[in-house]
Amino acid sequence: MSTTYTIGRLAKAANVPTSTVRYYERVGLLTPSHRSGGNYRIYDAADLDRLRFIKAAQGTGFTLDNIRVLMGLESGTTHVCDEVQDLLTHRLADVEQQMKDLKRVQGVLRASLKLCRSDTADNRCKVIEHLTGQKPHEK
Amino acid sequence: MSTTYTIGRLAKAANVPTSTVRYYERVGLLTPSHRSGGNYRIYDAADLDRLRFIKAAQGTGFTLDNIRVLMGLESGTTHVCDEVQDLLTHRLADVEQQMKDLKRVQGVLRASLKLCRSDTADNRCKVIEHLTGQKPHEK
DNA sequence: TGTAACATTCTATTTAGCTTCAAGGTTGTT
DNA sequence: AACAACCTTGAAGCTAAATAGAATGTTACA
Repeated sequence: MSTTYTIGRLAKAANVPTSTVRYYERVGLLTPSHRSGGNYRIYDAADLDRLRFIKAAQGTGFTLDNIRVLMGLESGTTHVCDEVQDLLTHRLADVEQQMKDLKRVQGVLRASLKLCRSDTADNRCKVIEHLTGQKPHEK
Repeated sequence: MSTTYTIGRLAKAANVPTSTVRYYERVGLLTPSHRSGGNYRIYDAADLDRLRFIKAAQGTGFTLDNIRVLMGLESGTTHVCDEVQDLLTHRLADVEQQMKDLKRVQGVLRASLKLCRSDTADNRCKVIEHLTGQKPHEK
């Protein structure tokens, strides 16, 4: 007989709180395959996989809405694969933009820190002045 | 006589909606220096600087709470400069971690896209399987 | 003086992704 | 049988950062 999990054990296996698992069910991301006699949620290995997928996808910056698409739960959408490709492409572009932005931010912060440490005689905070000059990066 | 701004003009100068400016006031980040006879908020050049600073700092990933500290508005904190340094250091570390994470994500996404495009005979989506194997990056 | 654009206050709503609570019912171990 | 540890539901609350709406007052300009 195959491995099954109550919510607590599933949660522990995927390293998330049970409240989160219930939440995912609420938003239609992860429905337990069975219920026990006492109405406990019973999950199986595939459910654990799904939960892990959710977490992994989230880790790459997808939103839960994205993930719903990725998992093909948007019934009515026939061209799931096209959509998946679309999501991936967009997400990749986002990630690349973010990397650029972060590089700039890194430069600003480093420069600011230098100023901060050179903070000697006068009591003005040059950091503030320095940061004020920066353009916000667009989102 | 020096330049002053009503909320609309200030907002335009800093390229934010007026609602946001009012919000910042509500959370104690930016109080107009004066009021007109008709009770309009009147801002001056320093206020514009402050608003720009808020946006710039936000652009580098600081939260509004962080920014309150950066601006030294946390009265009671005597060692503002130490706190500022602290914030900068932490933020820099965060940024550098994020850059690492993004690099990994970029790799994953690229690989996934490749799989997606190689999607030939069988109808399974290899992308899902691929992503499932990924570790979530910790936050 | 008309009127359009702009301003005021206050309250409520939004988004995403959960977390917490109350009041109970179930399971597993001793 | 006792008891802790686990589970159930539904609703409410939370965080961050705004955004929107209603009802009304002010200012600038032709």
